[in-house]
Amino acid sequence: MGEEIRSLTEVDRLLHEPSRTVIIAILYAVESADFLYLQREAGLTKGNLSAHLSKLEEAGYVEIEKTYRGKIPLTLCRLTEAGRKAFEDYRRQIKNFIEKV
Amino acid sequence: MGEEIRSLTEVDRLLHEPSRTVIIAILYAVESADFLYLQREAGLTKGNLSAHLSKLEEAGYVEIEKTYRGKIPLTLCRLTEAGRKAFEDYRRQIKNFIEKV
DNA sequence: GCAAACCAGTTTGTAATGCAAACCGCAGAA
DNA sequence: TTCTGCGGTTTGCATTACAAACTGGTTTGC
Repeated sequence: MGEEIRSLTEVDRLLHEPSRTVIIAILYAVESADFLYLQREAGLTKGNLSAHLSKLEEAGYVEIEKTYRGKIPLTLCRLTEAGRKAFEDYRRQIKNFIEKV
Repeated sequence: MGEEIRSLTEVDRLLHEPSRTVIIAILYAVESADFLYLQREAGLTKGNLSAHLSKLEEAGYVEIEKTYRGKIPLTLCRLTEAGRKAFEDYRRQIKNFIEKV
């Protein structure tokens, strides 16, 4: 029993932050989203979304492509393979914990 | 879909910290545990366990009874009704998220 | 033409956090 | 006495998450 419970302390802290879990979960579903879509869908302020995306990019979990829609800046985000795998791992760990307790 | 995902940002941050989740999960199972048992079982240092317990106590999630076993100090911890309910709520939210994504 | 408002984000300021290391009081041994 | 645990608590610090202020550029109103 103990082992199973303690294992929770090893979850990926980057993904264990609810705002980021939500961002990643959205990206996991759609495969590509622009900044504003992500903001609406995740219910975050621009500032916080920006900060969280930077961290996720730094970790290699998301790719950010800065482009334009006409003359307006457009920021496109997608999960990398590493991000995809990290999320699946995270999900499995959490699920395992929930079930075993 | 969106609602279900966003809801994760409303989880109880106190319980969403892995160390504390583990502490509470243990207390949920045993109904009463002393400091050192908890420390071993949760795999925490004394310092961190002490700090986390203080927070949980402050939140009204655990009761801490300081007594003695002979002449040695003994700190007994148990979940309050509020703590029990909070953990059940937390668990339900997490489970719901995991399932819906 | 040019200021004001707006858009899509980024940077900054700050209070709160989690962790490790240092510390504390007490009991028993030497 | 002094020393060595034992059972915790407090302190120091680097990291954080969030909100508010800011930026670079575009469109609108006059």
